[in-house]
Amino acid sequence: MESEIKKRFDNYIREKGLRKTAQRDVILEAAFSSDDHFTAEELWMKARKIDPKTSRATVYRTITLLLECGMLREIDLGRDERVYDPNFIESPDHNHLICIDCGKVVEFEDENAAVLIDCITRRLGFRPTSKSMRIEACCDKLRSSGMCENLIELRLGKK
Amino acid sequence: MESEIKKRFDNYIREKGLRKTAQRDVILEAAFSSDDHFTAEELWMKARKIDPKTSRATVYRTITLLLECGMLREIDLGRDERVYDPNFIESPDHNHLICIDCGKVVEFEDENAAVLIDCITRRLGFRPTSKSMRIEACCDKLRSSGMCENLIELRLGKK
DNA sequence: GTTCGTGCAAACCGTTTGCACCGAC
DNA sequence: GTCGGTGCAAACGGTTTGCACGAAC
Repeated sequence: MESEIKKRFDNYIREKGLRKTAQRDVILEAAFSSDDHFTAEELWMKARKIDPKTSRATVYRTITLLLECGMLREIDLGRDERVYDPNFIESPDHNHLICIDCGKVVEFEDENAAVLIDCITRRLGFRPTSKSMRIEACCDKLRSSGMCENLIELRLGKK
Repeated sequence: MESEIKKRFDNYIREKGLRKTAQRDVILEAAFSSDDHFTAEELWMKARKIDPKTSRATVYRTITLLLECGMLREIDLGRDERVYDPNFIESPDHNHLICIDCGKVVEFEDENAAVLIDCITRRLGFRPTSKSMRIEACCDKLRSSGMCENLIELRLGKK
């Protein structure tokens, strides 16, 4: 994890008059050590690999903090539980394509999409600040062959 | 509610070998009597206005049925509870803009968006069948004047 | 008469919270 | 020493489910 992320978090902590704690550092490390999306439960597991005593409640409270300071964003996928995306620091304008068949999520950036979102948003009378687009699609391989590598991953219990 | 909707549901019921019941008719009526989005709880309230004995469990089970046959679609808004959109029968290709400030949801269709979604989806290796786009934006009025009519509605307890 | 649907209440599960203890400052 | 943070377990709220009764066929 880049130290710039730690600095940004420390700055936020300081600005808000909060306290720097070992637990928050552990959860920050767990959240940004890879670019994978994660749920609260998954973040808890990652954090406990670093410090087994990390509590679930502190994970939830730290997620709230990270959302507030804009370092983490919630994204809407299948939605039985909330999913968080740690990649908005590196790619502030990225979008998501979600396969409604196999659940695969692909991140992408697209200049045309950015322009179009801007136009549509203005036309409807809104301000296009936090532009973010989500496309639902169908998995080609799954439809044609009845299986795709991602579904295989899910079946094998990647998690 | 158009009788075409009732026919479509009856057909589905018959095809699957299910039974036509008074409760299912009531919930269908409640769901499609207006074009408003609704939660399960809200649909339950609407249904009880028609038949006060309607049970919550039957509402949930009928929503599942309506999702299966494609008459209802789940849409992702703020997401503390699931929201359903009854308008995909009339406008199969519509998209949603959600204001992250005031929560307002605007439905729109856009030919350019349809083409772009198609291109992006193909480029990423997916099949663009059930195309659907969601844009998050910021409310212009709320940002500039500190208030917007939709926030006023929410405060006054539209619900 | 058989089988599926309904209604109730309990179970579920992700998330939030009250409270006593602990640690940053 | 003070005040905010942590950890536990209980509470919460939307959704699902087990089971006995009732209705569709």
